[in-house]
Amino acid sequence: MSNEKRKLLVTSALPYANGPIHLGHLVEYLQTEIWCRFQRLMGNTCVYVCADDAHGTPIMLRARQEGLEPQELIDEVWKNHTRDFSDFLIEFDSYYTTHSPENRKFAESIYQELKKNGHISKKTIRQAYDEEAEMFLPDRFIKGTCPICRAEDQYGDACESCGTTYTPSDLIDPVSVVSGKAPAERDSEHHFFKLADFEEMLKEWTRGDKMQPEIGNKLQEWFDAGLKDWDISRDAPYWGFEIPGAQGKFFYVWMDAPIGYMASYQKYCEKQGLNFDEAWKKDSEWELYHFIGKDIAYFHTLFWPAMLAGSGYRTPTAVFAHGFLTVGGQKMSKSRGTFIKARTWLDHLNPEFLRYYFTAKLGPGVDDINLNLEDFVFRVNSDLVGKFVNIASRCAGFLRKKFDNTLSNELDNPALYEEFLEEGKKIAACYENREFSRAMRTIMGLADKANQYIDEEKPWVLVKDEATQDKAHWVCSQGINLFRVLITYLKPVLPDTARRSEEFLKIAPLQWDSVLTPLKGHEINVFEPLMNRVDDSQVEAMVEASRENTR
RNA sequence: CGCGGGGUGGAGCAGUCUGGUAGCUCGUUGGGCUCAUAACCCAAAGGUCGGGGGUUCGAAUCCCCCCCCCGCAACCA
Repeated sequence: MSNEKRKLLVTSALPYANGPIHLGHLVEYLQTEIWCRFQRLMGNTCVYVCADDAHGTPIMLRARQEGLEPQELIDEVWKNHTRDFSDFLIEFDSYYTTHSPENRKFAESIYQELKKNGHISKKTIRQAYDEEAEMFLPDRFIKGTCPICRAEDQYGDACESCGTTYTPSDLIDPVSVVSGKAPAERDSEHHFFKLADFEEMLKEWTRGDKMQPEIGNKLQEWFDAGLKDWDISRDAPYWGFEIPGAQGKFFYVWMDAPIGYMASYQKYCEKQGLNFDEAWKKDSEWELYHFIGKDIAYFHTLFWPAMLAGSGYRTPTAVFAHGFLTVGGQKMSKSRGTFIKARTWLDHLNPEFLRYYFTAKLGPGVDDINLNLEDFVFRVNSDLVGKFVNIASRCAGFLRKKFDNTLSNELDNPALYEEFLEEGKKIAACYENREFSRAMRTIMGLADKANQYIDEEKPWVLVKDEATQDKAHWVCSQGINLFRVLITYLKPVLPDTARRSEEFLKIAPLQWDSVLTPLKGHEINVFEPLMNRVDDSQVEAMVEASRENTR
């Protein structure tokens, strides 16, 4: 890694503004923001932006159903989302909404730029129409019986039972989800983005280090099938931005959603007095990273870079996809109490414990990660309390009782300290490459070493004999210094514990390089427990609450 | 049906690219310590690496077939 300080703009995918944040969402926000915290700890400039994805048919219908204006619904959801994130110690530099004046401006200008450059076409298509609700119906808003396997209650685009794909008109007894009536069909003129104009650029782009190879492999399918025009318009009634010069036509939610990254950053720039173009112009020196779920890879790796390229902006440096969350090895389920909302977790359990648990399981790939609640309890208690905090806990008592809470002027074992620093280089590389689980394993290996060291030196014996008092002082001071190194390595994951550890140690906020110099002859505060163990009953209460509040 | 990813002791994972007697943590069992939040240290038991076939002196690792799980399939987002 070079000493040159980097400038990074990082995003997480926009959560949809029709429901609360749940544990599945948090995999992504935690992965992203821990990566950002690491970058800042290294001294890099790292701006983390996100927003609510506030447009589309489901939000329009949901608002209608609840007797609200869409604006009222998305305002309410925005408040809940930001509170949940904040309580999970997820700090955005900007958390905005796609229903903003900035986003309208960018969506319109990008559209017009694409149009000017000949990348927009118009075509009339035939589409399902609900005559009672007076609206066109997306495939997902039509249900019926699968024509192949006869499974009932299937969506209009594919059968979940047999996996067949078809169009809504193939369904047996199709009905509109909105009105319950059989849908009719109508013609409508739509605006399309000519994705194929960017085939060469995208083929080039999807190779190399822009994304994980497994995502690149998947994208090959799109090229093999031939890139088609992408329908970016929707007919009124639609909750979104009206297309300039096309009355009754609105931008499809997936057109303006990624543009929301730009709008959110624009908002940040206004607040901070920064120059937006510096990060977004073609050939910008800023690095731009998108963290996303594996389900939306093609939006971010095909449509989005093509839109950017076609309208004169820079393209992303890389797109990082992660897997999904399972609970107990299965998809989250409301009836099993495993559909866990962020708020429900916060009502019962420490957010840092989830931060640690996810981090301990996240790798650089797209594999799903599994939350096993039994494993969770053992894991956080053993790693965080038993191994890590224990190091400070077992040394602090001697320092307080015998040595005026002041660290010795010498380390007992400089070689061991040096070894911790050496491992830090590997840990930093793991964070950088999103090999979080490997980083945590390495850190806990060091915690084991620290405990073994204290066990071998036996300060509780040394302290009893006048002749070995100094040695006891050095050993305990060494222990506290090793603890200080470890909390530095854990700081991206456990920001609150890090803050309290800094108070305990009476030191300024730690940076990654702070630990190059050990603390010597330094007074510390009286040790207070930094974390409390989780109890099974808390987890049970949380699961029970999840069952109840989803009924 | 197609495409991509995955299946490793009871649990959670590493190892697979670059074949060479299966490794880590938790849990369990036995011992030790008593400074520490019943924390910590030492040791042991426990796996035919989803199934079958093949290549090889040798396969978790390479090839083929099958089963199961997750995702995608351009109008849910």
